[in-house]
Amino acid sequence: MKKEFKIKAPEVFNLELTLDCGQAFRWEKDENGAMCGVIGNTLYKIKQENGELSFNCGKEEFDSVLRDYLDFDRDYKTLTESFFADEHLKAAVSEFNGIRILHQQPWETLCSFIISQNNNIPRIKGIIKRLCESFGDEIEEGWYSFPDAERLCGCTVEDLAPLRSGFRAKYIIDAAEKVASGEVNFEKIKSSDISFGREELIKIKGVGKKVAECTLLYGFGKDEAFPEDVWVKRIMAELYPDGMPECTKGYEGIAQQYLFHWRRNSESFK
DNA sequence: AGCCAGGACAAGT
DNA sequence: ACTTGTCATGGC
Repeated sequence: MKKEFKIKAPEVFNLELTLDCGQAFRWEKDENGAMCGVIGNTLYKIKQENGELSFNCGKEEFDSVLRDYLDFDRDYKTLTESFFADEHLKAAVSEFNGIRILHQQPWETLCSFIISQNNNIPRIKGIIKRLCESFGDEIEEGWYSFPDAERLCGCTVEDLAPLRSGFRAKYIIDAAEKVASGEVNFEKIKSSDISFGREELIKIKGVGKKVAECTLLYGFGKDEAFPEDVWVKRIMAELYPDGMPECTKGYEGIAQQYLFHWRRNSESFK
């Protein structure tokens, strides 16, 4: 008998949208409609149906891993309603209700967003998939862990050639070396103010402001981190020439996720 | 076929 | 301090 745990879904929660809105790159939907992905060394299958969430694990594992990963205990209803003070955010949130910010593992987040630079999402997913298949461990048939920094810091650019990551290969290696050696200290980034993380992460070659902000938001849970990619820059130029509205203060990163997805996908921009 | 992609870097003003 | 060309690769 396979393990299963069910729980009532929060009122504001869209699993599929959250796992496929450009913050994580490895989740796939299977033939039963369950979202499947690897966290650490475990394959998780999550399904949202009729206001309920089901997981292929026990309650203890849900509490120790997925509760935090899915940002389960944050009150998104109250938070997003506070965004309604701004008309554009109200439109974005209303159209794509239920997007949440994931709390992913820092190294995977950093590495993934290094790969993301000047790249498109389908191709980012392909490179990351090849990275895991080439250097991760096969934890179940066809499913691989994300290779840790220690595993990658011994690699050369030629070793990474099968990924077809282009000029980013050397950046991945520099990140692996600085993280594995502790020159970039994840524990200290985690426990420090966001300004420390901003300075620390850009010591890595290939990590600029945008990649650093993504890592701080999705990997270190810094809600105020504000990644400005080409889409968010468009939004800022078009709708917020004087900066983000006051109602997002302290949660700019979360507001950013709605704006990013809205600007890319809404029919109202086509 | 050509433009663009969840950018960063180096060289040039 | 700001602007511009360049970097691999391939999706659309």
